[in-house]
Amino acid sequence: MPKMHETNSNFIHDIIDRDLESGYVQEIHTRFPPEPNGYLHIGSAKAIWINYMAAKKYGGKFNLRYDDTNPVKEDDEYVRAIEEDLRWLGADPGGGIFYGSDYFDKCYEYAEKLIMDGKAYVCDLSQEQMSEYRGTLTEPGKPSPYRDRSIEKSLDLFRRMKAGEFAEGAKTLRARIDMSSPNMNMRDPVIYRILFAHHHRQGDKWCIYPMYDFAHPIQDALEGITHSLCSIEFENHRPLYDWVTDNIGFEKKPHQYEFARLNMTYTVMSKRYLRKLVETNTVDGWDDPRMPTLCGLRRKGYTPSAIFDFIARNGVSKALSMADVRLLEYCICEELNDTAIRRVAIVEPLKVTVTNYPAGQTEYFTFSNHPKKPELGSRELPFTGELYIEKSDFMAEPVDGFLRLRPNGEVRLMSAYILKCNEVVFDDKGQPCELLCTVDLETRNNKPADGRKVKGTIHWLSAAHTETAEVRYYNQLFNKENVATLLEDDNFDEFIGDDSLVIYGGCKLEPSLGSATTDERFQFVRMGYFIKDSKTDGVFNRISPLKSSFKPE
RNA sequence: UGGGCUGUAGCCAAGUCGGUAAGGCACCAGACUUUGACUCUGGCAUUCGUUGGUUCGAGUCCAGCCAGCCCAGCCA
Repeated sequence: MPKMHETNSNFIHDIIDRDLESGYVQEIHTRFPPEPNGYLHIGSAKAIWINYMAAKKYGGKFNLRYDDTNPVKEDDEYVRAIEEDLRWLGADPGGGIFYGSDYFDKCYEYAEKLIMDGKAYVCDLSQEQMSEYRGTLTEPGKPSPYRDRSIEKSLDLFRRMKAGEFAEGAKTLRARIDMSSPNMNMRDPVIYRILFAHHHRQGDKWCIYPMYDFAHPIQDALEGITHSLCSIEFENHRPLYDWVTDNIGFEKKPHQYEFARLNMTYTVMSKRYLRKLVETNTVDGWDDPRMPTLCGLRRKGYTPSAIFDFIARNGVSKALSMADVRLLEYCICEELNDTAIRRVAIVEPLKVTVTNYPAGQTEYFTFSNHPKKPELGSRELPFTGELYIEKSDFMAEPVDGFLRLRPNGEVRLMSAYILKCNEVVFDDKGQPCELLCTVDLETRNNKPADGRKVKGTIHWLSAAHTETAEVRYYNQLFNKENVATLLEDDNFDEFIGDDSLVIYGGCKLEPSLGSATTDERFQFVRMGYFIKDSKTDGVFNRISPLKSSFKPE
C-alpha cells in the first residue's frame, strides 16, 4: 500500500525545511507520546501519522513514548494495546520505544538544579489556596508566601517530599516564573506533586511525580527529539515548554509545534465519552465496530492504508475543523474496490422457483473474482431450479425508476439467464415469500435474440448450495453530525442512532465463503464490502455499503 | 471584558516576493455498464469573516470590528 507513504507538504514540513536549511537541525526526530489511559482512536492516528511521516519524509527517526507521569490514571493494559495498534498501522517506532517514567531520575535531578538556581521553590499552599493565589483570566495572581523561601529550605523540603515525609497534597514544587503573566500556565506552575501511588513500571519507588509540563520537554530533550508535534490545546503551554528547556540548559532544544486535532462527524473522540459508551454497554467494548477506536475500525474491516489516506486527504492545519466521515468511507471503498475479491451473498433471501427449469438439473456459471482484474481468476457457481435472490431486488408494486424484478417483469441474473417473474406468492402478512419465475434459456450469457432491453441485473444463489451466516450492518453510532458539541454529562443515549447496528440472520452465502478467514475482505456483489468478524464465528461485518445512485422518488 | 490561536465553496484545504481563487470529498448533469458499483466527461467561489485604508492591482500589506476555539488541575 504505497498510499501511507505519500504525503503532501504542510506547514510543519515548511518549518522542518526551514530548520534544515538554516542548519538548526541536521536530522529530524519525532515522537508519539500517548498516555496509557485508554485505547487509541482515529484522532490518535492523525498524531501518529503527522509525527511518523515527518520523520519518514526526512529520513529521520520516530519514537513511541508512553507518557506515564501520572500513576493514578494509567494502566499496563493500555500499554500493550497501544503498541499493537501502532504496529497495525505500520508506523514503526524505529527510533525506539520509551517510557516517560524511565526519566524520573533525570527529572528529579533537574528539579534540584532548578531549586539550586533559585528557579523553583517548595510551596505549602493547599490546592484551594493555590487556586486563589493564581488570580483569574483578567486579574494577575499574587505570589505565594513561600515563593521567597531560601534555596536551602526548598531543597531540604523537596528531598523530604521525595523521602515521603509529607502527606499527599501537603506540598508542591513550583517553578518561579511570573505570577502576573497573562498566560495562566506561567503563573508559577506546579512541576512536582506528592502522590503515594503505585506506578505501573516504577512500583513504589516514588511518592513524588513530575507534571506533564515539566516532564515532557525533558523527555523530548533527552531523546533528541527535534520537532515535538502535538495538538493545538498545548499551544498555551509552549512558553512553559521553552522555559523548561532554557532553564535546565539543554544544548539542543526541541521545539513544539501544534496542529488541529481530528474531529469527525457522527462520532466523539474524547476518551471520556468513549469509555462511557463501553462502561454503559451501549457498545460491545472498545473494539465495537461502531467505535472510532483503531481496534473498532480494525474489527469493522478498515485497513491502515485507508485510515492514513483519509488523514492525508484531510490535511494538516491549525483551524478547528470537523472531518466528514463520508471521506473515510470513500477511502476504504476506493481501496477495496481495487483489492477485494467479489463474492455472492444474499442478505435477505427471497425464494425463487424456476418453473421451466428441469427438476434436479444443475449447471455451472462462471463468475469473475474481480471484473477489472482477470488475473485474479474466476469460480463456478451452480444454478438450479430453486434460487434465492435479495428481497430488495423485487417489488410487487415497483416505484418509479425501479430497474429490478417486478411482477411480469424481467431481470438479468448475474452471469446467467434472464429471469421473468410470472407469479408472486404472499405470506400471511402480505409480504412476498416466493416468486414463480421462468428463465429464458436462450439468454445463457447472451443478450436476447429479439433485441429487447433488460436493464436490471441482480445476484442470485442456488438454494441448495449455500452457507448460512449472520450479517451485521453498522451505521453511524450517533444520529447527530456534531454530537461532540451537544454532549453533556448524561445525555448521550438520546443521540445514539436507532439503526447503528442492524443484524440479519439466515443470510445465504456462496459456498467458498465458508472457508473465509478473518483478514480477507470481500465485496459481496451489489451489497458492499464485508469481513468475517474476528470475535464471533459465523458472522460477517459490513465494512461499507456500495454507493448507489438509485434514489426512489 | 487578560492572553494565545483560527476564520478561503456543504465538508476538508492549497494559495511563495501583492498580479487577477489549486486539489479532494459531497452534490448535479451526461456517457459507459451482465455490480443502479467502478470508470469517463462536464458543472459546481466575480470572491476569500467584516469594514475601511495603502496600491495601477489585495485572499495576500495596514488599521478597526465580528465570530469560534483554548487557558484559572497538585490531568495529559
